[in-house]
Amino acid sequence: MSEKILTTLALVPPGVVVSYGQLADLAGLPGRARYAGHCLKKTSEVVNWHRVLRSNGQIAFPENTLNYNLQCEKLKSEGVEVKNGRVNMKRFGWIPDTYTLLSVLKY
DNA sequence: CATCTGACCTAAT
DNA sequence: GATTAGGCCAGAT
Repeated sequence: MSEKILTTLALVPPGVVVSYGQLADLAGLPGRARYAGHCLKKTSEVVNWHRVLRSNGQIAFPENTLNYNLQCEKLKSEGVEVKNGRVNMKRFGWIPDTYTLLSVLKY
């Protein structure tokens, strides 16, 4: 269950971001974005949780929190543009890398 | 057992 | 853009 989420997340390459919904989908749990988020919150394992955003590209934390800043920092260090706590990621207008990611993960 | 809450999403105002 | 309404589900109270 939650392992699915974590393993799927572990496959996300650097420089690529996914939303909770996408993550849940790829993990075989359609419509359970919330569950994905819950898993990340609950797990204490070291995973690349910083590559997970909301569907609109916004950071899932309130501003000026520790996690918020940390996530921004990590994303930037991976070459992801973060402006005003948000990543340029229009719905259905995914960056090409995401497509490759999808095709890889669909296996 | 009932209710709230939240690292959520989509569609329609 | 903003707001509302509905759906979703595991924990906490």
